[in-house]
Amino acid sequence: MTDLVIKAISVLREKGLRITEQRKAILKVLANAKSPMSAEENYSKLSNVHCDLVTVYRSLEQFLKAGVVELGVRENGTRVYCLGHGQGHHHHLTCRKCGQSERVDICMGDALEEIAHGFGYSEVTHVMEVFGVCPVCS
Amino acid sequence: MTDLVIKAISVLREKGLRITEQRKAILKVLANAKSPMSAEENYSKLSNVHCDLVTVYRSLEQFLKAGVVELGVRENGTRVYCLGHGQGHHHHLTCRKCGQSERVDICMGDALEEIAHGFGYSEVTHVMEVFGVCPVCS
DNA sequence: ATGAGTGCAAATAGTTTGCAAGCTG
DNA sequence: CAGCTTGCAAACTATTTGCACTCAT
Repeated sequence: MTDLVIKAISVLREKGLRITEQRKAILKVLANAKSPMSAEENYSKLSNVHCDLVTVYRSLEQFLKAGVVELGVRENGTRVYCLGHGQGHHHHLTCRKCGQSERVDICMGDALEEIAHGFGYSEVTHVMEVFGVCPVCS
Repeated sequence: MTDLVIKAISVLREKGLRITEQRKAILKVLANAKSPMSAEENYSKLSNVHCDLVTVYRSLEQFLKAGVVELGVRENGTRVYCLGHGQGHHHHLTCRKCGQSERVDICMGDALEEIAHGFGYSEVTHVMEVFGVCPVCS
C-alpha cells in the first residue's frame, strides 16, 4: 500500500468517512494509475474485491468532496479522477487514440480566481483537459 | 440575422456543408445566447422551426468540425457549444447555480501547445471551464 | 447499536445509430 | 438527380436514485 493511499485514508478518516475494503481497493487502483481514470475504468480493475460499480461512483464522489482526488473531464464528457499525486492541482495531456497521458504542470488557476472574484464570483473551481495524438499513435 | 450567423453560414458553405432551415435556426439561437449552451438547450429555443433534437446534435457536430463553434464541457460532463464570438478562442466562467456566465479571455493555449509538442503530441486541443457562484446567487 | 456504506434493480440524462424519406446545390 | 440532411424510433453510455441489508466505528 503506497504512501499516497495511506495519506488519502487518513484524510478520509479525519473527515469522518469510513474506511471499507471497497474504498481501500478503489484508492489502490487510483494510486497505480498513471492517468486519470473514469469510474468504469476503476471498477474494471477491481478484480479481487466484491464491489459494485455504483459503489465506485459513490466513493469517488465522497473522495472528491473530501479533497483527496481531483476531477477532470474527457472530450466526450466522461468524468475522470486521479489522486492528488501528493502535489495538489495539476492537469493532463491525453492521447485521443490510446488514452496514454502525460502530466502537465502549468495552470492559471490563480489568474482565473482573480478574474472570477473580479466578477464577484465565489467558490471558484476549474476543469481543464488537453488532448492530442501521441507520438506512438501518429 | 446577425453578422455572426452570416459569417458562420459562409464558412459552412465553403466547407461544402448544406444550409438548411434547421441549421440556420440553430445558428441563430447560438448567436443570441450569451453563454455556451448544450444541444438540449439550443433545441428548446427552436420554437418556430420543425427540427428534431437529433438534428441539433448532428448539426453542432458538423459546425464543430467546420470550426464555426467552440466546444466546452460543464462540470457534470454535458458538452456545450458557442459561436466563436468573432474573436476566436475563449473560455467562460459559469455560475453553478443559475447558469449565468461571463467571458474569460485568458488562455494558455499557446503554452499548452508547446508543451504538448515537447511530448511529441500533435493535433492538440483543450477544454477549460471555470465554475463558481455568481454574486446574485451567493 | 447506529448510521454510514453497500448491492441490486431500475430510472434518468445525454448522446449516438439505422433507415427510409426529403431537400439542397 | 445525387447524396447530404432530416425525422423517428431505438439503442447506448455514463451516472443517479430507492430501498433493504450490512458493517465500521
